[in-house]
Amino acid sequence: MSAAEPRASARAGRPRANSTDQVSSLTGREQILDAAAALFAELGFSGTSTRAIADRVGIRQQSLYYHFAGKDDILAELLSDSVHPSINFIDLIKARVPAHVSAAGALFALACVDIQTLRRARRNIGTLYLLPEVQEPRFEAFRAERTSLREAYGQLGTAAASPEIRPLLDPATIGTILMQIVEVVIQLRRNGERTIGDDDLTIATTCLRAVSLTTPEIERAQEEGRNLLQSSFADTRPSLLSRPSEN
Amino acid sequence: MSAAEPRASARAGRPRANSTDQVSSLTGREQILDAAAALFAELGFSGTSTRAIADRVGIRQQSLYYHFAGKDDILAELLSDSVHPSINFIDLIKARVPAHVSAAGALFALACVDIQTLRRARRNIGTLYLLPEVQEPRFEAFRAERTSLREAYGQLGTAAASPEIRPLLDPATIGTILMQIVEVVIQLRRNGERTIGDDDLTIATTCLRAVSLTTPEIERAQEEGRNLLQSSFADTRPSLLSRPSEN
DNA sequence: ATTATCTATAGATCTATAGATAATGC
DNA sequence: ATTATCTATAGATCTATAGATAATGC
Repeated sequence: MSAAEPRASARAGRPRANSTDQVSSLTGREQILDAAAALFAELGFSGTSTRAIADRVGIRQQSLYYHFAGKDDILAELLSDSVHPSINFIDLIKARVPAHVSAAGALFALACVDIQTLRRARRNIGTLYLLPEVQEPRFEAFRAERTSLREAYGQLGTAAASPEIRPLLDPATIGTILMQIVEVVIQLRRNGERTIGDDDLTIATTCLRAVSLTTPEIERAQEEGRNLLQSSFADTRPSLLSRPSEN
Repeated sequence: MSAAEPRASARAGRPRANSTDQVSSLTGREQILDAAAALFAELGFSGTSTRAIADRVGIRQQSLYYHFAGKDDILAELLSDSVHPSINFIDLIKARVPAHVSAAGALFALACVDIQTLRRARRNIGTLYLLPEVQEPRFEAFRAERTSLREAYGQLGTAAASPEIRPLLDPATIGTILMQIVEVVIQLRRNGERTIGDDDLTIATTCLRAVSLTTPEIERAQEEGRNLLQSSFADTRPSLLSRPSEN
């Protein structure tokens, strides 16, 4: 229960055989998660052997089992990490819509949070939900969290849509469309394009266009969304989505 | 070189050990492709063993190697099949834009073709490009075809966008966004939602909204797009995207 | 003769368990 | 004493090659 020290060089436990003197700031457990995330994204889940993960970390294959019961557990933890920021933000939003912020503003803010999370996540962790193995029953808990995220997008999107087109929209479809737009950032990272920098703003704005908002409505929603973000993350994260003129 | 007969019951070659008398209308090769597509989509590429494919077909594991040099070759052929309809349609479009049809109309038509292809493809074959293994060098040829498809979307999308926002848009980003919207149909299939039926129209229309078209512009583009589709596929495929009033 | 299967099998993995060992923590 | 590794190894796969066999085609 003592404060988490900025980890010292020497740690308990038998030293690694391959001792490169490279002192990592991460725990062994975190090193495994990082290595596994990179390999899962590149080679797939089944395509990544426990040996490959261990080799990248610099430990023996069998040592993984001290930290995790199996490969499944590593992926489960990575998946969980990949949705939690968004899930938390949704709880916060639900308390404020529509009293303190419009659905459109909230949608823009949520899109920004997701885009940032996906953009900054170590090792493109956001791709992991695309692994076919995630459809298997053992990852049901993660899929349920993702479904609730999709429903939130669907609700905000439907509420934000202009009244004429609202009756045409199915919330489940809209939720899927909006999440899919946000996840463009994954594809851009994967394709390794140089980032224009305004891409994130373009993507978040496209969410508003997708629900048929007009240009003045879009500008209002962006303003509201930025305010919501600032009040939510005032101290914790410097916003990459601040207005261009402010930079 | 004789005409392809509607395959008869008896074929050359040693009979299968597991002879269920179930006469398939598909060749052994096609049966393998179908089985592999289903398994790759469900379990991933590395997660699917050659034995699993063979079991589903009803042959011995080793018999696969008569038809394919290896698992890679099966996936390569499936990937190739998954992009070719779109690539062909793009060639057709390029000859008609902008002389005979507007960029917006062509974009709508291309989206419709892709949506239909993904919707109807056996075994959700459209998901296969998401397999992490596809990023590996051996599937470079497929990725190049996909890049050219993305560029076509980017060009049409940029050309279709309203002039005020056009300078804000990077064609590569727009291309990625538009393809990602079209591929919502993959997610809807994967999530197994009941299909509202208008989903396909909603998705194709969202592509037009994403490039900031107004409602009257959208209606014009849809009309143009439908005409282009009818003249292109008059005899070959009954359009599921015909106007609701026509049904 | 050709085709499409079969059986037999080599050799390379891959996951996971059991128990030993070499550090730090107290 | 606790922690985090190590070594040794079992047992289950998995891919691919070699060569035999049972149909149809001519």
